[in-house]
Amino acid sequence: MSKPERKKPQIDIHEIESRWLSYWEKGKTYSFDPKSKKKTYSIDTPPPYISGQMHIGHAFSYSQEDFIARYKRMAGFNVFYPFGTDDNGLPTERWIEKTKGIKSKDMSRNEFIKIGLALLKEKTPELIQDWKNIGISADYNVSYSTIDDNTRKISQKSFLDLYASKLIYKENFPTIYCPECQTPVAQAELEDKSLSSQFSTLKFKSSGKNLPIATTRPELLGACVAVFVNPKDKRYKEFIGKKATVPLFKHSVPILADESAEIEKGTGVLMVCSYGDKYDVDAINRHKLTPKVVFNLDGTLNSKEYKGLTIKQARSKILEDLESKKLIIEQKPINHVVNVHDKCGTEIEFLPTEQWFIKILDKKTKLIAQGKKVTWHPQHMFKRYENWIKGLEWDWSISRERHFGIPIPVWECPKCNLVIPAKLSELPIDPTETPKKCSKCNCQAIGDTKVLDTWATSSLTPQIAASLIKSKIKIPYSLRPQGHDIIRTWAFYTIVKSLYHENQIPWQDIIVSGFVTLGGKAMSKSKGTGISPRSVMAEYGSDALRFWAASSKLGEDLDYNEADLIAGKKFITKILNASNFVFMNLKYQSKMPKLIETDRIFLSQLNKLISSCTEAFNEYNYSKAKLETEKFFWQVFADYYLEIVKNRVYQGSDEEKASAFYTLYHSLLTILKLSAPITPFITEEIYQNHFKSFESVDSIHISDWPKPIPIATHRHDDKIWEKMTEIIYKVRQAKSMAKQPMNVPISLSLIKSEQSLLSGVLPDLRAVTTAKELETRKLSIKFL
RNA sequence: GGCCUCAUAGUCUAGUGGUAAAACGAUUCGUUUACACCGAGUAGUCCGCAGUUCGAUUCUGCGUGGGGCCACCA
Repeated sequence: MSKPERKKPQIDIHEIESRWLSYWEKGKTYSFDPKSKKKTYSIDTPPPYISGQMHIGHAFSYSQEDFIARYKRMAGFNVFYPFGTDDNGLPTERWIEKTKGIKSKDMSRNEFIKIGLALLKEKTPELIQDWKNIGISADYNVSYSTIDDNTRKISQKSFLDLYASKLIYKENFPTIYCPECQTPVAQAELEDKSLSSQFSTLKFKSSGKNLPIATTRPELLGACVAVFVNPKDKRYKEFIGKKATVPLFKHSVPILADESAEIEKGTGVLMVCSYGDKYDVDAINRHKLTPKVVFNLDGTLNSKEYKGLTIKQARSKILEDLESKKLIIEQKPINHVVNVHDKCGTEIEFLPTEQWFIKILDKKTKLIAQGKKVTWHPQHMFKRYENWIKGLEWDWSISRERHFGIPIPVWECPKCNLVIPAKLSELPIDPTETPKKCSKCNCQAIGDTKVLDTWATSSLTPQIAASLIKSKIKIPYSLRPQGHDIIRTWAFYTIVKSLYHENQIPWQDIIVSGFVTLGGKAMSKSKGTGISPRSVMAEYGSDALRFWAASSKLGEDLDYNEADLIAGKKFITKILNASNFVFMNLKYQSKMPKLIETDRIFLSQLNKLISSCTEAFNEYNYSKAKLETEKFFWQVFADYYLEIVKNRVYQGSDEEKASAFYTLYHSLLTILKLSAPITPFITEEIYQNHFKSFESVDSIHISDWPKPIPIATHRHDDKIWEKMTEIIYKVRQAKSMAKQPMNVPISLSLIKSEQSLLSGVLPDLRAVTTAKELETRKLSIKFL
């Protein structure tokens, strides 16, 4: 006879999730309470670009910061967790253009920003829904866009303040320049790229002799202003002080001795051009040479018959011409690494333009010291910050020759060159739209056409978010969560700005999360290795996704494996079933009854878990907390305690039942609370269904973080628990080896000392092992 | 070339100066009044070499191999 099939409806996780999402939204569960007397815990949330969909890496890192936010909220803090969006960059500009079918350059900046803001207002709710759906418990009412009026005002004010305190200056100087985007860029926006190229040795002439010079950049020949040799290099001693003739271009340049010329490199002779690289910039300054710039700002050449050609075209044309005039001595293909602009991958140039800079080079030591005052998690991430500062060679170039962005709020008089900063009351302002007279000579001043580097604004997120609410959010914030890829930008620039504006560090702690990888390599949309969190959530649910995100420790990369999502899904099912069991027979009682020994000892184990999880969360070690809770729930609570207590729940005396009920209620509630930061949906579901009527707090997520349950403890508690579970384990093993069912009656033998150690828990032990007989001998199991 | 980081079961990850761990996967049983989205078992592992130590997977050094950052652009 087969048993009747028990058909249970599948758990509808999506229904559960959407139900609690709207409950939290309606109840404003996560809103910051300005009137609260609790201590504030403030988070400088990373504002995502919303021009694209959420990436699995976002889901990973935002989940991790949310674990902390949720823990702190339960631990009694008034959590300030704003949510901004970063809409002030190229990706957003392109997104607005594409969605609206317009071109930024066809209209005024203000007009474009206005259209953009309207579009953002319409689309943002839909786009940040992904963040809500994975359960990010930010206060979405405290929100900003990095292009909105308030932000523009704060960003422009920052510029004006720093200008007033002489930390910002304008200079015409060869700066890192992207010919594709036609704008200067900062050192932090450079990336390495390996390129194959021709390494050509060219015939320079001096006093009738050949002077061979190797180069990968023949297009710069026209810009050659000097030739360097090392004074110690015997081969070229005779040339020092003479002139060299540049092949093809035929102008003559001085041959100078310079220690920086490396004897071993190339031919030992090098040409100095304006400007091939940072070295050239230095060299030309050092020897006070007059630069000859051959590139236009649009990346074309301006000299001779090469006029109008792009750099690449000029390179091959010049090589052809050199070849036909037999001016190439040797040529070989090489691979070398060049700096490219991170946004477009174009090789950068050094071109002299007039730009705005924020002073940072003279503050390196101070900035390192500021970084040291922040507590970094993991600690070694500070090294990256420090190394970056040590390697800095340029002040922060903050002006961009782009159309969309926050305008630089100054005018300049074309006659007397007086710089007129905007007044604070005028902000936000576009100086190209508001005429201004020069205060000195009364002629029409010209509004600056440049915009600010987006980092110049996003480095102000603490100030921006704080401005959104009336009550004071102090700087330093408690926490900055972010990725390690933007330590040199976002973290660094934010530290710069708080130093200059507040003379403070921006936050006490910084947590740096790792990446999601695929086969050890970073995922990338362009390589088609991106995983959409939407599809993962559709299959496994948000809690499972978060459970997975909690499985590696802070700062570590996690290799994506779909199979790993199963663990979270199973956890959800299991805890739901366990809760059903607990409440199937439970009668609630508020007072602690006289506890049966097993229950008291089990609770002592639970107390240890509470302490260690609390400690782990305080150290941002959410993965340890999650692992221990999961382990306890599965291996202590479900596998052992529930099995033990079952017998009493079904067949116990009133006293035995009362003790079991109390213990079940509080241990399950504790496990739920410890899990709540990681899996907020299922824990809320169970809390609301079973606990709320007794607990009175509206949501588990604003309930108190568990404290150890006040019970008596005895010296041998741990030992008894260990021994008891060990015996149960051995009995199960014996039954399994003997291919016996678990409910087969046995005779259990224990030595006297074990029996006396276990005397308090013996009834439960006998029941769970189905030991009908107990003998006093060495541990053995006999089947009856 | 410099700096940082990692190396643990077939896979992905915890962890520890003294017996190495969870999950997935594999495999053997079982269906006991929460759970077949189940339960109970079994097998399987610390990159190599040297040092410190009574004892090293753990600490130190070197090597090898991944990952990252920076520099190198003649």
